Amino acid sequence: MSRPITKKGEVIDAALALFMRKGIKATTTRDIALRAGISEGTIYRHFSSKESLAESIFAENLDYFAKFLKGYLLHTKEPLEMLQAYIAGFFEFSRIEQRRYSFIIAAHQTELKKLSRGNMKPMQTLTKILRLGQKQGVFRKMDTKLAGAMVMGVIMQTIFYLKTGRIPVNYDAVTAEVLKTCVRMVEK
Amino acid sequence: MSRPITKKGEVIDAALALFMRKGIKATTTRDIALRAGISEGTIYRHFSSKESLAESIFAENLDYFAKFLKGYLLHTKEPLEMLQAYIAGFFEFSRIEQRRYSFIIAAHQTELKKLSRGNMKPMQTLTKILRLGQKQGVFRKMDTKLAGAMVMGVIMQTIFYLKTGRIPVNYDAVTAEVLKTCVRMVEK
Amino acid sequence: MSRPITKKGEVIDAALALFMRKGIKATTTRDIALRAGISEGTIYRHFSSKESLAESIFAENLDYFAKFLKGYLLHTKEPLEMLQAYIAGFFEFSRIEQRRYSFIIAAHQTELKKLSRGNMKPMQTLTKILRLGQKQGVFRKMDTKLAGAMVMGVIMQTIFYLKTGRIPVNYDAVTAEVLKTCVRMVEK
Amino acid sequence: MSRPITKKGEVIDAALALFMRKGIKATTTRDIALRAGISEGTIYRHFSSKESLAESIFAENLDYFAKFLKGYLLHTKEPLEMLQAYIAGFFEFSRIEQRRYSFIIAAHQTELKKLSRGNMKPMQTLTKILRLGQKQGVFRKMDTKLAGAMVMGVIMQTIFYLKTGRIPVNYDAVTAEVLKTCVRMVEK
DNA sequence: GATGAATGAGTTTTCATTCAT
DNA sequence: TATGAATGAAAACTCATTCAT
Repeated sequence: MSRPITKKGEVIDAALALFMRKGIKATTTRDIALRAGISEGTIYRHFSSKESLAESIFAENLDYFAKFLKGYLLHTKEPLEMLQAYIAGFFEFSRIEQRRYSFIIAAHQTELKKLSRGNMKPMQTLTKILRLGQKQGVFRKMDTKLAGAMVMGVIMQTIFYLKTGRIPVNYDAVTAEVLKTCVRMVEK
Repeated sequence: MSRPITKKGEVIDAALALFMRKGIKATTTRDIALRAGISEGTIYRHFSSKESLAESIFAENLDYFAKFLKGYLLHTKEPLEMLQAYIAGFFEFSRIEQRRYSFIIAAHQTELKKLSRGNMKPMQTLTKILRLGQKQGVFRKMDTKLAGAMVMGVIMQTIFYLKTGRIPVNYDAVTAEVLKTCVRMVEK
Repeated sequence: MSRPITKKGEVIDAALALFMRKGIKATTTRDIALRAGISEGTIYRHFSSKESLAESIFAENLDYFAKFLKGYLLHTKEPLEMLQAYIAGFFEFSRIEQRRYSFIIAAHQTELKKLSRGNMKPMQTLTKILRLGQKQGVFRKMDTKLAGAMVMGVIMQTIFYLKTGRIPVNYDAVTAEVLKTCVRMVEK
Repeated sequence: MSRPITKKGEVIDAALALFMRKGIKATTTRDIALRAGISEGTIYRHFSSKESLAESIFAENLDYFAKFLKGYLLHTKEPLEMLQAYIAGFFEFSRIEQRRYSFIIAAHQTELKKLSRGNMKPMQTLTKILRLGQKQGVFRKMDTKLAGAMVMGVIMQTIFYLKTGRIPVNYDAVTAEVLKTCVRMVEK
């Protein structure tokens, strides 16, 4: 059962690193080929275009991220507990999968707008948690989508400031503070 | 007091509209010239490069935004009042100056990273408000930069979801909810 | 009898300096205007095109050079004496009118080929001297045009090497040596 | 021993022909592509810029020229003999490699000044011959660089006048005369 | 005469994509 | 599958020249 040894993996790795650092538009196929140690033509053997490569990487990573989050929520029951696990998972992912995270965010917010029109899966997860909390009377009444947007904003902006060095890099302390704050936002 | 009649304004207007809609990279000088009703060469009479045009527009709009916010804070004294005015101003700006707002955010987050390394002025204003509130004992003790990041995240993400139609567009109701939530985040 | 105060002189001065340093092609009208402290349009008030400006400057300077050389030959009678005066004049001109000289040579050899198709006046003068010397039996028999080319080559190449620092800059010593050598070339 | 089939040769050939005829500045990449029967983009697959193409061609041709001259000096021993071979070689090269020669001279004197700051190899060869002749007491005492410049001037200016039709094109007769004259210049 | 903003044709350069090997 | 030279359409940018003021 020999796996076909292709260069697809190299293409993806190189593209991810470059897309994340410079953006999709600013990354050339030449850049990708150079970094992957392959020829430009090879990219087209595995992807029909640069854009489809980007979309593929985006989808794959978003999926990976969603699964990662699910893992964090696996043994939680209470909405509050779930929210805390969600936030912790988000921070953890951003920390140990920096490249993946950066790419997802950048692609989501600017470059692949069309793609990400449909709601991001992680956002849906968050909304579900909030809805559950409301039903159980743990969280206060409010538009769950709006609440989700706000919580997501707190998380993402904090990570952004962490990553760009605007606040001191101490993931544990920051996570704790964000947790506390988010609970304040939604609790009764 | 005759102003020199120049096409600089047309260039800036066209570029802003296009940068905001498609991003800086995806906007070509040809696009700009076409929309402005001028020739491509004219762009270079006023700006040394497309990038410098983008930087100039970014700086100008950030400045404009900062002044807009200052206007909102003019007659406020109490930190809580200031925070509310700040948030209201932010939402108001995003509503009545949609193009400017979108461009500032996009440029800030992805395209002009180098430029915006130094802290964004509006962020500094927010931090000041939070610090003041802490000193007066109105806000709880926390890292002001982190608190600023979180509040900013709530605001910006909410606007993002408003603009992309992910939550129903009702500025007043949304602003009110965001206000309430932010107060919860920082109050004692 | 008031002279009309125009900017023509500034244009010519600036153009000469730039043409000589960077060549005609590589000098832009913008360069000229900037250096002359005038506007680009002004150039076209005095010259119909950049090329005509160059031609005009070339003709004027060649003329100036020819007159300069004539002055050196004024009180000479003997061919040998004339040849020496010619060479001395050539070196002197290249020394005290560096810009003019450089421009004439550069334009002559490469950029204004069409213009300088007709024989350069200074070359004609040299040929005349050589012919006279032959007639009087002082110089050996040889094609005067060829002899002229060779003498001219010695002079110009030496000056080129002086100007580019390839041989130590000592005009008097070098001139003396060139004089001696040229006499050797043509004498019986 | 299969050579990679590339259009690099075509690019170089076309560029050389055009650079020589119109100068580097006046030759466009479009011209080159058209003449080479390739697309403009192809130029940039082999050279990073038009200027680097020119530099590369210049270096290559100068090298070729130097080797050509060396071939002429191969079986010479006496300085006088060497000088004669050198001059003969110079003329021969200018005759059978017209394009190469013209390009080398033009590039050297005006367009690639920066490049050719370091002494031209053929000039060094000439200086060596002169130095040797002085050591052996065959040539008179004089600054060898100056002497070299003068001899070079005779050669190059004569060729220039031949090429521009200012003196009748008869290479053999002209070469003979130049030889005789140069010997007169340097002998005791 | 002088200005300098505007032009537009032209220049160099880039880059996603194709294709023969 | 992989290559990498070649492509060509389009990009950013240049510049001599014009023209309304």
